[in-house]
Amino acid sequence: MQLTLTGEYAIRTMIHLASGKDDPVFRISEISSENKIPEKFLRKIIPQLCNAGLIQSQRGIGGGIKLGKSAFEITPLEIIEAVEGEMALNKCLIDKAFCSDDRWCTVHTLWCDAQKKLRLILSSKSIAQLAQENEERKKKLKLL
Amino acid sequence: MQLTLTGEYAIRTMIHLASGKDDPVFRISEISSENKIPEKFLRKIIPQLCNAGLIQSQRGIGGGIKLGKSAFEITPLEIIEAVEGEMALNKCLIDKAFCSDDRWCTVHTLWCDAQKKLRLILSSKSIAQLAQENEERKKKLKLL
DNA sequence: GCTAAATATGACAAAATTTGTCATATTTAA
DNA sequence: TTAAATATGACAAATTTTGTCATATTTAGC
Repeated sequence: MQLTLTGEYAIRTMIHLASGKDDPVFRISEISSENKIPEKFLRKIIPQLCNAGLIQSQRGIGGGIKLGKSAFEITPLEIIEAVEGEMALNKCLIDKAFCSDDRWCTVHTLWCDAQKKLRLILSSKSIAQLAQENEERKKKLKLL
Repeated sequence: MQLTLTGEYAIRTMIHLASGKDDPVFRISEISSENKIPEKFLRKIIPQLCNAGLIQSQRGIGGGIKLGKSAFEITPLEIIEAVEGEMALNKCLIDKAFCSDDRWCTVHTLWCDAQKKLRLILSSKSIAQLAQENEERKKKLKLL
């Protein structure tokens, strides 16, 4: 019942991208080292973010990755589902073979409720907001 | 981001126990076959439910397992945490080494919120209620 | 006390998933 | 043409999940 590192790394990466002004292009190696993400691993996650349209990549000299759309239109839920697939708190919510019709899952509605609430919360903030909160927090830490 | 089968099996078992009148003792083999749970696997889960006080076991002839306290006082959350450990939606909520102080997790508060809501929902019903809903559903299915 | 019926327990093992590495290919600016 | 960057697919280690097995222990009833 936990986010995988893949999802965590994807979110860190997206917030990193959202922290720059005017959508600059960042090198993967830089994102990797600054966010403590194994580089080779990150390079495998990035194509998934590209396919979901969350980022754009550019090869060659001066290349790198940047946001694929406005940071105000991207939510953590989107990022998670782009790299981990559809979120499902219980198998019965995603695998129909798991809930047979004659013995329908006992706590199905409970899981449905929980899942809806969770999705709502994880899409209640944009990464633009999160990136900004992050900056403010960093400033405070420096003042202390 | 999903319940394990261990948790699912534990919930099925508890609802099975809560469905009987007057807290009867059920044999593990019976619970196993009626709920499609591999028997050997279930036998490994049961001690955890015992340790948490959710059930009581009785060896020997006429033995088996039964509820350890009132079905009205047992929630799905309790059952899940008894067999899967404390629920944590993200590593940063449980592993302090994962969130260093100088670079505090960007989405920590978001995960905190989500987790609180989830725990609330998963403890909003007792297995007594769930067992009853289950019985009513079975009746309806027979009528159709 | 003996026996049969039940659970307890710990070691072992298969399977799946997560987490990562590596070599090679491709694209692009200069 | 070259150097700098990402793309991609095969491979592999580590961990977790899922399950099995053999043996021990407890208990009711004879």
